[in-house]
Amino acid sequence: MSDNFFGEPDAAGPKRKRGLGVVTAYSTLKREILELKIPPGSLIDEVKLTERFGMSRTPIREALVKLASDGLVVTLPNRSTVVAPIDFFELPQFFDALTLMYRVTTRLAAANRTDEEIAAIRALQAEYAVAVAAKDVSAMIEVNRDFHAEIARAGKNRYYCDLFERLLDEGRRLLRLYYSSFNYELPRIYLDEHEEIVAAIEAQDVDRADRVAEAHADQIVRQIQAYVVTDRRINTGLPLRGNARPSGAASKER
Amino acid sequence: MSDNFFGEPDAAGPKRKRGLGVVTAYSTLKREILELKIPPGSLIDEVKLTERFGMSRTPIREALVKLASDGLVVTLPNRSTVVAPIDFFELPQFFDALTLMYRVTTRLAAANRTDEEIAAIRALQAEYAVAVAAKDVSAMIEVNRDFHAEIARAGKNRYYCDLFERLLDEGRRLLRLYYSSFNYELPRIYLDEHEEIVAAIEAQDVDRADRVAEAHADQIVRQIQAYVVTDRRINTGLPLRGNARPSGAASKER
DNA sequence: TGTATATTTACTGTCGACAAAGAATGTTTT
DNA sequence: AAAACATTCTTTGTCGACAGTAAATATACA
Repeated sequence: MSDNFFGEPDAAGPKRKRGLGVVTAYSTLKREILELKIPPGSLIDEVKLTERFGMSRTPIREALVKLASDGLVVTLPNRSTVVAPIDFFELPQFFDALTLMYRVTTRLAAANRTDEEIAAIRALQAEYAVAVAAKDVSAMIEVNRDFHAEIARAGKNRYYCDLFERLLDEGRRLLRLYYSSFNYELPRIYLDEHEEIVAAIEAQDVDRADRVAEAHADQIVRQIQAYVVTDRRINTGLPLRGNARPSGAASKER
Repeated sequence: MSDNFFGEPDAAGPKRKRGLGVVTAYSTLKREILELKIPPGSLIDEVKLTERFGMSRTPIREALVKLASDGLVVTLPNRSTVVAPIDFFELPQFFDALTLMYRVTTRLAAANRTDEEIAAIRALQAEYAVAVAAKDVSAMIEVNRDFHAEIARAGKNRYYCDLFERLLDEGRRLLRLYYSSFNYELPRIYLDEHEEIVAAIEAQDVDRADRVAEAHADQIVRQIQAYVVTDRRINTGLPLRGNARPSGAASKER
């Protein structure tokens, strides 16, 4: 909703409902980190957030602790906390886990779905189609995440849901990194693959769900890999600019 | 180390090193929750912890936020926080995820292990053998967890490690629940299975690692299931005592 | 001028206190 | 006596302030 990061205070309300402080700071910061409004590697200044949200440092800190548990920020002891950098050397691990979770959650959804859940999944698939038609990349990224998260929820395994949502969120950051170089051909492929996934889940065909989910995961992994390679060629010339590592964004203070 | 829960203060030191407050409270409470020294469903009193650890409420609260992120405590808004109850209805989900993580981490370990990691794993296996010989159930539970966590670490996938450790910890609580009805025949079976797992990892045989890991997981799942069924027959007579649900322990204040 | 040391600065970790929300208790009314 | 209401009490969420730590800056020394 709010576009400001270093801008004017969010919570103009004179008094917030007791207990909403942490939730507000947490959800707002989480959204902004995942949407790259706060770039990876940024220093997080507690006092600035204090002024921005109009609350004390205590709820801000508790929100940061939660974000640290989610892996979205990293806390240096007695030093500032920074937004978790995107580590390209961890990408293979990420792809492996993402693919496995795609498969497992889709399998479970095929096994355990109810009719209501199929309806909810279909609704999100329709939303995704709208985003593709409108070429709204941002909406595509968000709805795609919600689509798969809904499938996972239909699988009804809390442990898989938690890990999968974490992976999907990390994927959101990656996709947004390559926002500009987005290929408008792929979303249509995804649309078809989504359709197959929904069909397999509706038919309660576990093996088929597994296959199409894996194919879909491969597709997405290849897309991101292509982006990374492309980006490396264009921007990340190590010897040309003296950067040691293409891991996190540099600080920008001073 | 410390056996007290409502006992004397832990941190008798006049001044703690700056920054250790949260870590102390977090790790201590986590250990006590996992060892069932603080039973599931217990109310957590912040002020009592304040007195016990000799620190302010702020670090205590931050520790509780972390524990909540780990799923070890549940926070009721504007109400007290309680130690996460053990939900028997979620057991099938737990077993499913646990089995998958056993397989995946062992596979990855077989693929990515170094010689040093094999040595570390073997050392823990030896420790386990000692615990079995001594019939030290508590040590068996702890070392078994460390053994598999070390294997996962050799697999070098952060996402799997995090989820697996969470599952292993939850398993610790379950096993301790049935501490008394422990069957001394099983640990020897586990010992042999561990041996096979280590051999497969050392031989870098991924498929074999997968098979033995799955067999081991099945064994453990069956053990816990047997315990649960047994326990239900003995203790959990719903209509006999008027309890609504066998989920969490009742409060004991007042 | 370059290096080592002292000082300042900025920010974090912690503390004690206050106020709101809910639970427990007491009171009034029918 | 039971129910509705008011009051007290306990506990949480939040606040402002202080002290310690590490970086940044200034100073001394070779």
